[in-house]
Amino acid sequence: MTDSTELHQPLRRDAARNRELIVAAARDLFAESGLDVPYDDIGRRAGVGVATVYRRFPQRDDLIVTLFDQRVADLAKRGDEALEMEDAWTGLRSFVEKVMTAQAGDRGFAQVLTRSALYGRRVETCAGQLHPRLAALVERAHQAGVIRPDIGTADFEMLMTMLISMVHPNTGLWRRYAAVFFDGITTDLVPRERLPADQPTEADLRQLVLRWAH
Amino acid sequence: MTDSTELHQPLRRDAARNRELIVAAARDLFAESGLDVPYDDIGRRAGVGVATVYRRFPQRDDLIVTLFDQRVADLAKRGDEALEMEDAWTGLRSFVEKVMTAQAGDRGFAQVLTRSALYGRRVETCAGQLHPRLAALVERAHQAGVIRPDIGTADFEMLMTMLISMVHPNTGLWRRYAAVFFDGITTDLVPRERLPADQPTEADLRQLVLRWAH
DNA sequence: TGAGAAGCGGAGAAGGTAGTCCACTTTAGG
DNA sequence: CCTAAAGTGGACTACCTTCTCCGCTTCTCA
Repeated sequence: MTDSTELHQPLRRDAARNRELIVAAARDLFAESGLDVPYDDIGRRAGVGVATVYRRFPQRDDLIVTLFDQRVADLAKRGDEALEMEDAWTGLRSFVEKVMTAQAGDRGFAQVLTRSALYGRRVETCAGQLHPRLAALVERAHQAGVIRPDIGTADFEMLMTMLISMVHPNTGLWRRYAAVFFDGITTDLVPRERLPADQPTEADLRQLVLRWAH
Repeated sequence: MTDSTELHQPLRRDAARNRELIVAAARDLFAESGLDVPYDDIGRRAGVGVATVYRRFPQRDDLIVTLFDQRVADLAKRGDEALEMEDAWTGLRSFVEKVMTAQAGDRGFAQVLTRSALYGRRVETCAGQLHPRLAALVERAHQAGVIRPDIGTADFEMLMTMLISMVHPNTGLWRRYAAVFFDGITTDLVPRERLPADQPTEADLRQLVLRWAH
């Protein structure tokens, strides 16, 4: 449906099956290790040769867009839902929460949203679907007077990018800093939050560094 | 003086000269490209063979500690000076400013401070010199009641680590988000800051992504 | 059922980095 | 000045990743 390949040439049945195996393998590997996993690894996990992976997805974009376009679209829908909420602040907060949670569970997805420029125009376009939703939510928050006027949409993107580096499957640490930064951008109309999660320990810090190391 | 090599074996004069060439080359390359530059590149820039670089600095730590120990010590001194300031808030703020500025101008230095765990115990020890100063500054800020009680030293380390990803030689963007964070961690005793620097543009965002890409 | 097209995968070339080896050069010091 | 020790650097091995080539297999459809 989102896949133009099928329109051009109906794949032979075995080839179609292999394609699905590749997509599934890439989904797992991207989630675990990010978008830069070697094609060899993808082929091995899928049980096909490298050449087959290259034949089906000559550019890494092809694979990335195939895998993540739907997920970004889902998030965009969450953005639309957030716009339906009565409270502008809650809506914005909820959208950020959704976007961050999605990234927290999938390293590849986090890279799609924060470093799309590295993977070509098509990936940028894909990730860009979220932009208008965020812009609308920020605009509405401004009109409600709940965020300081000098903070814009791009600032939110930056702040979320920063938060990503605090994401780790075992801790909710990123929520703690999300709370700090939300406290930093509100007006006095919004009461301060209590900080979620405990202060990080030495071990937390180490884990994070190792996780984000190449 | 900080260099134990000279105590063990006085290097032959030509070897000592080469050693300095290597250190100088590594200083430049680390600053430009981070701590992971190939040894081949260091040798080439220094005008010596790779083998010479390996002979003098068999472990990358050796090179890193040689280069950065003094710089960390200097920063630690800035921390002591910050503790001398009358105002607890100004002192803490000034120290963070100093640490961030040092990292902004040198990618390698930023890695030493934020990812020391990747480069071995000796680098960790080196970077750890800053910890007690930060702890003292934070403690004093708590006593003065200028930062919220649930924020600790480790939080500052995390916040600075996040800010690093916003550092770019051409923009003062990181100061903008430093201001947001500081607004998020103060008590009401401290008045809000006006945000420095403009909102980031699309181009700023791209530049940052490309800068931090491997 | 048997071409012919479509698909397959291992091998291998190309390009990059870590780290070592050893024949050669330079220095120190008697 | 001459020699022994110290130092040198390029070539080399090992390893990893990307991407292609081509002989072989599998499917499709008449």
